[in-house]
Amino acid sequence: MALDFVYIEDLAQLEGTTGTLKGWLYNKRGSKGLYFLIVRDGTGLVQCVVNQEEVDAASWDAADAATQESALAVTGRIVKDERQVGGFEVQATHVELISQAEDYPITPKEHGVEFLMDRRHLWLRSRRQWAILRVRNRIIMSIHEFFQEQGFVQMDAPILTGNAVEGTTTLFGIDYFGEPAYLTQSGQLHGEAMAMAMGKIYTFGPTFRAEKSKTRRHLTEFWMIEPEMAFYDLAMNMDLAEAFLVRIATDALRDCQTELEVIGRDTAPLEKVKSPFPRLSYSEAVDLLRSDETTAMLNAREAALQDEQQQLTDERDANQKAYGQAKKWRKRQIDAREIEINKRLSEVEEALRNIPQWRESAKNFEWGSDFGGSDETVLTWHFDRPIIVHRYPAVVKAFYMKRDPDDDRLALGMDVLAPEGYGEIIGGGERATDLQFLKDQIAAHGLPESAFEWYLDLRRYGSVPHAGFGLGLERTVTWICGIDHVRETIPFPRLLGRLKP
RNA sequence: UGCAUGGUAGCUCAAUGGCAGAGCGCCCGGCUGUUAACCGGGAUGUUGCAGGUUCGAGUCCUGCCCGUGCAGCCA
Repeated sequence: MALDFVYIEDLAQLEGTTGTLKGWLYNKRGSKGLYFLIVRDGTGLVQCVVNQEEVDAASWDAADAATQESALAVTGRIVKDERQVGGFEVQATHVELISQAEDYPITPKEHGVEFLMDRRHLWLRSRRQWAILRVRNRIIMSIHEFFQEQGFVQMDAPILTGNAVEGTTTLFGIDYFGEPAYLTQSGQLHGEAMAMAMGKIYTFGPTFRAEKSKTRRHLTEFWMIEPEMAFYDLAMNMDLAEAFLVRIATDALRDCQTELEVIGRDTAPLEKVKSPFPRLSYSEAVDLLRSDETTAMLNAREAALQDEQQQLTDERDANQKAYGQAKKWRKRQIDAREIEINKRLSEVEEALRNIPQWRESAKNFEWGSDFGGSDETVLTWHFDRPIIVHRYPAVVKAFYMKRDPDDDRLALGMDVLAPEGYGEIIGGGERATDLQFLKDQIAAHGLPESAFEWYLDLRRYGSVPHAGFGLGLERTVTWICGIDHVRETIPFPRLLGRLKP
């Protein structure tokens, strides 16, 4: 197919030729007789130079009239210029205004979260969002490639279900022709059925949780990848999860250099995502949490934060003192810096408020409870790569988990915790195979056995050892991108109190 | 749901209980290589809502609404 225009990502192959770009105006600078149009087309950014002496009057008028996010077609010579974004520049010979944008609300300056979230449909055009969502795309491709190359069959679990797997409080209920139904919370039970048909499968679909959680880690609608493998035990499951994450990180580092740079991701921590991952049993993790080593580490972090707080406060005071005599450009610089300082200071203050509680929570952690968010964060601070925690107390895990044959109090579950405080991105384990054990567990969890008859059939007809896990896509993208909130990792996030746009 | 924190110009944010301000954006003018360009000028306000204290409230008090984060729960 021959296109009558070229894409910015292909400019390197087109150096020295003349081509037409079609895109939107990202930013504009100018002086007398000269405009610099920064154009985006979805594949990248490029600067187009419009010189009044080298274009016709209509082209000059078009460049003059173009406002932010106006649609443009720019024809010109493609030249290399290391100084420019993307390394190339287009010297325009013709400019056409395809459509003029009204006042675009998102300027190249800073905006608040609520303002941007209300305009998410436009925010997607910003460079940082472009980069994050391209990393998401790369990760999705890595996931499919990883499983497909190993003979896994992708199978979708239903989104409408009648099964309440872990209690109905976190399920979105709907009316299914007069019958109660729910939006799925996990495809796992159906995944098990499909694994008994195909051997190795993975699901890739949306899941819904009606948790009233307003945190940087929670969405009410998110995408989950759930592999399920017949004849896999817990150790094989952990090996697979580890290889899987190494693949995702390696691919992103190799293929998303530009995107990670735009986001400002320090890639050094990602370079360390290599096998083997540290593996701790739950009991070992509890010992580590309670240890003097953990207390010392938290003390050191606290001291570092206090130093930073002092430095920032000093800098702000010095700036305020200098403000009176400062030149205009310097005042502007100080204003911008003050906003940065205040933002960081409130983060530091928050952390300083939290650390004493975290230290107490870790020191007094009791064997038998589940880890809180802070405990997970504290654990991961001890390591430079993802860690796997396995063999949890059965009481804190789901009914379908297999018990540890060596210790009946334990379930053969495992979680993978991402480094840098990103926390749980994978949860899974080996599934119970015994029919009577499952019936007892369903009863013990207060679940209606009738709803699980089909699931119990899997144990009646050729029950085999099997295992699997679930990966939260958005949490994984958040970690790989090194950003602080899941809401930027999905095109249209669904959060508590947010259903639009 | 509990705790913390915030709501001031279109946006991001300042303002000891004492004349509501800056930068950006917008409009006008200048500038032939800018990098969130720069320089000069201009317009822009129901300080979230409702009460209260006070000579005087953006600031203090009470209630409500909305945002953000943390906890619980989880991927």
